[in-house]
Amino acid sequence: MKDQASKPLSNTQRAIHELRALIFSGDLSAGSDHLESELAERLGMSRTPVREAALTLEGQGLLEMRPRKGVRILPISTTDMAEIYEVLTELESLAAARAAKLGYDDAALSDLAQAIEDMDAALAAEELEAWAEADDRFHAELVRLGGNSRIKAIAAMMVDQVRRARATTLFMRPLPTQSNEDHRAVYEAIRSGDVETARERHRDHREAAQNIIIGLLEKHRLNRL
Amino acid sequence: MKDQASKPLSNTQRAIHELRALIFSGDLSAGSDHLESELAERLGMSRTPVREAALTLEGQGLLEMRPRKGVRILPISTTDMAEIYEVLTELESLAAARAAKLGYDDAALSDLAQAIEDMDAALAAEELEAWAEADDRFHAELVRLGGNSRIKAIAAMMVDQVRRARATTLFMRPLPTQSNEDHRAVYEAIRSGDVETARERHRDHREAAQNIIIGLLEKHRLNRL
DNA sequence: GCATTTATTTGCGTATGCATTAATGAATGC
DNA sequence: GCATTCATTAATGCATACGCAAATAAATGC
Repeated sequence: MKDQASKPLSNTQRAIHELRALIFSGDLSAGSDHLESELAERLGMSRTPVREAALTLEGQGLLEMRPRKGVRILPISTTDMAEIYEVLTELESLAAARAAKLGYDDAALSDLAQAIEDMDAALAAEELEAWAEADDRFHAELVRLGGNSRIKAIAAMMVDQVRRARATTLFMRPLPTQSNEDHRAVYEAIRSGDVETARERHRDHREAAQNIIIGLLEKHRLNRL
Repeated sequence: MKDQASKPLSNTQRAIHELRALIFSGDLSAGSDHLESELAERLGMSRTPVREAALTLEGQGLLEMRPRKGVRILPISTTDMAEIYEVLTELESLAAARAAKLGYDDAALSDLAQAIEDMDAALAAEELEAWAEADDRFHAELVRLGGNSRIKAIAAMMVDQVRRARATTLFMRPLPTQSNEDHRAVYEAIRSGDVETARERHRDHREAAQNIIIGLLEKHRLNRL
């Protein structure tokens, strides 16, 4: 097989990706502190690229650098979750409206349709991980179709911030059958160019999801994850 | 109480503040490239803190670090402006709605009221700079009252991104008398707890402002600033 | 002349070392 | 015993150095 001429990728970039992976996997757990030198050794590089990566991730709201205390992986509280979902609801609904207004044809909406199909399949097979992956894809694609690069970036950031928490909530919630119906309704609204329906259907969808998640967190007293 | 000693402030922090100042003042103009070593010399420090500052500012969307090309101050296109206003419209309207729902009393709204008064005074005296400053204050305070820290952070970021451009547009647009009426309407809606009115009045306000700005930019063919 | 190769320069990525200063523990006085 | 001061430790902030790759200039071939 021909080796892909992959760009050498700097240590700083590697550090960013590996730290993200460690955070999402829970290997660096929420609320934990880590010395720069620790992380550097762990990643097999010097402190410099680790610091640069940490600075970047701090800007993304994934961690916090506190002098003398080390790098702290930010935990997500119920309040944080509510804030994040509020932002996502608002910006994704706007993206849905914009997508509807832009009038995409079926071909342009194929990725969106595919994500929905995949969710249906995953749901039928009760494969929650696969469902979550397709759900991510649906939301990312929706935002992409909205055509506002800043909304895309902000939404991605917010999704990252709750990604860790989702591993916990995913298996606590009932099968998201309603969710799939919502997605389809949003898709249909976009497809038929119905701007306000797209916006409202998506808003309802996100608000419902938010209520379920927040409800679960409060019920199980999960205040920091 | 001991007299508070002003914290020594690290070079990285200084670099962040000074670079921001240089960008907003136009001293580092939109689209210009600057070597890390240049900037370091200019700020009287080594490359290390400059790089760290640049990384941070890159995360805020103010500049871009391109290997071998230097640090590039990001220009704002008409498209960017539209994107940013779209985000601001959406998130600030939400903040307005939330502020109305939270039911603040007059005392809690005093800063907001003050900003409005200041705008009126500045407008009467035709002091646009002072008006703009009070306008910033109004929007920042509104978002603060909304009580969602992420919305606050995102809005601040978006405002920063257009700050440079405003210096240009401020003197091109007609006196923003309508703007002041809008602010008052939003204030009243929040004060009387009228959630949907607060949201809609603010949305109208931002959309009107956006249309004026975008219109001006297109009319004057200002595609990069 | 023009294209292609080779040499040179330049800026960046990153390791390293050290001074500074906060945090920790030990020692001292009351 | 308890508080306070001092000594110790250790992590950070930052300057510095250097190899390497990209960009540019020079040289060579055609």
